[in-house]
Amino acid sequence: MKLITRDTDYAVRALCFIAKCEREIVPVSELNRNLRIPKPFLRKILQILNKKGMLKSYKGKGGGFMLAFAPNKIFLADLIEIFQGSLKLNKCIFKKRICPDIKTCKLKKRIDAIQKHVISELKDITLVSLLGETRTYGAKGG
Amino acid sequence: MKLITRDTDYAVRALCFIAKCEREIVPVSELNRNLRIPKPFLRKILQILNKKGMLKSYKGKGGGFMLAFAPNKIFLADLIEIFQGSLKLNKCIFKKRICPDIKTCKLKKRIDAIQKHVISELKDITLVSLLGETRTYGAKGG
DNA sequence: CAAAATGATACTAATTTAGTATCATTATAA
DNA sequence: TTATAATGATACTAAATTAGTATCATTTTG
Ligand code: SF4
Ligand code: SF4
Repeated sequence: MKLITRDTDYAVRALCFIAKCEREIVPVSELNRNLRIPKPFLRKILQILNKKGMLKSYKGKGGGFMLAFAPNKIFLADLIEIFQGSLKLNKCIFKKRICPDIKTCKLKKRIDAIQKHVISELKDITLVSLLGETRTYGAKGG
Repeated sequence: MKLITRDTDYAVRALCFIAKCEREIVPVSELNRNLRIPKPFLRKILQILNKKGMLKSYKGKGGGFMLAFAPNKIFLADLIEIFQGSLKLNKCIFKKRICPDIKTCKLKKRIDAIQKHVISELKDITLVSLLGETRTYGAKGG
């Protein structure tokens, strides 16, 4: 019963760090020095974010990743969708077959109602609203 | 991002069936004939519900399971807890260590707020509210 | 005592989540 | 022009969770 997986959590941290960085373009190595996230995993995550258009990337020396949008235009709902697929609290699928009760099931209806609320909340959470004071782990400067 | 696992879904179906059954005491074999749930799995689920006090069980010929409470006293929140553990949308634990940001993290705060709503909804969903017209699959009578 | 039920428990299989490893490509700067 | 520091692409492995089986023991009824 978890709302966000580790990918999403890491993505939020990385995006927050980039948002607050003095430099616009931040390489993975710097994120790795400051956040507690394994570097290859971080790279994978950022590459996905880049492919999905949430980041812009620059190759070569001096390169790195940059936010594609202002932090108030980046929503948690989108990050969750990217890493965890569609925002559903119940798929109602068993061994690739849709549950035959899906039309009438009251349980599904109740879950759908909850889901509606959850989604609307998630669509309301922007990156800015998550910034706070980021911890920097073991790095020299602040 | 799923609110209920299969155990919970099956448990709801089984409890609903028992609730609507003419006979108070229902054996697994009958549930298995009417619901689309593999028998050994069903047995495991009912045994757990019994251990947790949601069902009463009767051994021997003519035995089976019976609801321990009236259907309006059985809550989805409790079933989820039984099969999926505590009602949390985010554990904030990595490799058995609590995330160092847990006190200040804004993401956590937002998720906690959503969680609060979800839990209160789940505590409001009773078995009666889920009864509806149960489908009976391939059984003779309705 | 046979049959029909649950109790207890251990095991296996499938799926999802988490994370690595490698090699290719690109851009910068000495 | 070449070393270096970066990303791109992709395939792989490991760990954890979820889903489901299998077996044997015990109990109750007839
Ligand atoms: S029983 Fe209801 S909730 Fe469960 S899978 Fe079918 S439709 Fe969805
Ligand atoms: S970063 Fe925030 S949400 Fe993620 S684990 Fe730490 S406290 Fe929880």
